Amino acid sequence: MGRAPCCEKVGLRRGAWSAEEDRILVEYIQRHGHGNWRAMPKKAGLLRCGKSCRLRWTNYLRPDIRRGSFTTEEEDTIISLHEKLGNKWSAIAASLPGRTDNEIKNVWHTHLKKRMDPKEATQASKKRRRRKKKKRDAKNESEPERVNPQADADPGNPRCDVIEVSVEESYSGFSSAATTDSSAVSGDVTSSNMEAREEESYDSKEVAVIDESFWLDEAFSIDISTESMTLAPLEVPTSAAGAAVGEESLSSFSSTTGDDMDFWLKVFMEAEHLEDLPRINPADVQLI
DNA sequence: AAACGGGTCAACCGCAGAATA
DNA sequence: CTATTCTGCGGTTGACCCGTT
Repeated sequence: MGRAPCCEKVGLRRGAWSAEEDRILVEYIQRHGHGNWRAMPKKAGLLRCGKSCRLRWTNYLRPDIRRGSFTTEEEDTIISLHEKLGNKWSAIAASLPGRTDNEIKNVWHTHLKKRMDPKEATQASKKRRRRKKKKRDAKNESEPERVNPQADADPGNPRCDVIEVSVEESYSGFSSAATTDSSAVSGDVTSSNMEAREEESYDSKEVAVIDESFWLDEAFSIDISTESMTLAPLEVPTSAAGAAVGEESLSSFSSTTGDDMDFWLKVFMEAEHLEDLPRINPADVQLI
């Protein structure tokens, strides 16, 4: 029978997502839901395969994603669940609202595994390092003139910069908030996405950095158990021309249906209403 | 200052199973 | 029942950052 490829590779973009792509994806899902992932990118006008879109959404753009480092409690939960479930990352993630399986997997491999079995973790790390080095050496041999391909390729690589995103390009807080860590801006530069990177038009003068607390419960929370979302007061540093945003709760609602899709549709419908609320003036936001 | 090693995380790949025609 | 498509999952990789040598 043979399995159809997830997407025809020709003409589709791969690699890191641009802010514009994120915006398109979020906007589309907000309006229509994702529906059929495979068909969605075409409808949304994205040159991505559905799989890539789904991954980007579930691991990064979903509004209930909790960014920031894991708490000790979360780490303990992961450890104990891992003992019971093994590498069932999605099952573990189900017990940690706001955390994705990918994130948990990463944390396990980078922190927790070491804590559990330092010896094995070190060996695995060394093994991987050797592979990496081998590959790098092979590459250097083939193109010895390019000592620093990244720098040559894209001096404006956002990943090299500090967490910056144009407020104009941010989407209802999602995109800008999603850049709470430097890598989050999707700055990976691969040959396949170089061209697209050049098309991005970040306005480096008007940047807003959303504090990590944005994602913490007190600032923005979605309670999966009650299916309710709340945007609580969000403080932006006011030291220099700063502005406090959202003195009162911006929005709060709850859903009574148990259907996930309905819930998220409501989330997005509600998010649309936020468009009408006072927005952060880029000039008033200070780099932190 | 450059090279190197380790850490980190987003994204990709391929498979399995569910869903559908 | 079979073939095909879609989705979700877990493993792996690529590329950047940062501290150390």
